[in-house]
Amino acid sequence: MIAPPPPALDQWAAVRDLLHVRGMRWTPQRRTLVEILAKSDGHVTAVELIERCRIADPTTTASTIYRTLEMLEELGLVRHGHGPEGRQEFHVLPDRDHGHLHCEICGQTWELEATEAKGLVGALRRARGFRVDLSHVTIVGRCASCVEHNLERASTT
Amino acid sequence: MIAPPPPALDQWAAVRDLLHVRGMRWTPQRRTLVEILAKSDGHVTAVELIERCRIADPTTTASTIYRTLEMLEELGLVRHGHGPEGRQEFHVLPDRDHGHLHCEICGQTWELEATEAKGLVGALRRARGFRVDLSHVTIVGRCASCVEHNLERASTT
DNA sequence: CACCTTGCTGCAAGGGGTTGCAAGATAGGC
DNA sequence: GCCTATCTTGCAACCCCTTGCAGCAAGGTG
Repeated sequence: MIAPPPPALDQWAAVRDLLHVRGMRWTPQRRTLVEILAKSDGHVTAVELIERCRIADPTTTASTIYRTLEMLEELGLVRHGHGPEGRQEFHVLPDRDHGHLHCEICGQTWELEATEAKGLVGALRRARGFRVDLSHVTIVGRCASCVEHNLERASTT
Repeated sequence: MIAPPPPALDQWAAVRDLLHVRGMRWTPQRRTLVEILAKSDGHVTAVELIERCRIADPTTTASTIYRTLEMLEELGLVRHGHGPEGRQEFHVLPDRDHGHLHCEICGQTWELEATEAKGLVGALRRARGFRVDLSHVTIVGRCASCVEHNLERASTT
């Protein structure tokens, strides 16, 4: 009841050591991205990250960001999924495993908790031995409010 | 017990009339793509379609194919989804609504029948009023055989 | 059959994302 | 503090896909 769980910041501070242990290097570019990520919550697209990094350092190049994100994913610090248009989205420090719900009319996105998907995940595991990677799942459809207002499918899907 | 259901071909033959009715035109480029689609089963990527069309007509351009596919989707003759890499995949003549299961290790894809997803679809509808568009869903994970052989996540995700 | 309206095509350019490679920088050893 | 092995970066090029636009052609009309 006394000590709160260690703040996420600690995990980011430890990134440098995580890299060192593996013989990887701590470069200004990586530091910039890690700092941006530490300030980000929830979901960010790769393009957003590139833009934010360019504010901190205008010389930022996209390929470096993509490669660094890939590396951070291997360390388990971020997790990427594909949004409705197939664009990459990153979840920072994915503590709870979750998927996404996306409305194809209004474009909003919600998190899909593991408990909600439990049925499907369990069924696929039992019936096919298939292990679902929830963080990679985006369920597309129409949200309650768009259904209610009887909005039709927009141009983009 | 006598008459089999009308072959899919009939639907393709009718495309021309479908277009006429809407004041749209029946062009050689559209005819080529429709012929290719009539010969295709299951899932095809956009790139595959472009390649096949170029065999029939080397002057085929990608933008025309993408625009024609979009049009055919509005007519309900194809349906597109996003594969694991975010690339577009098309289902031809989607009679049964289904999603996809994709193994991130071996890259294989299976169909996810509506019955299997019923639980999730129903739960989301009850809890959130969210109507799932199954054809747009790709569930990523590891298939039984890859789990069994203890294969680790490959480079690509 | 020639004409005209309007939908369609092809091009070129741009955006998101990936990759090969040569040049550059980290960090360990001396 | 310098040197070097090797990991990273930045560049350029490429792939998939989308879009604006000018010119073309389908197909209805007289």
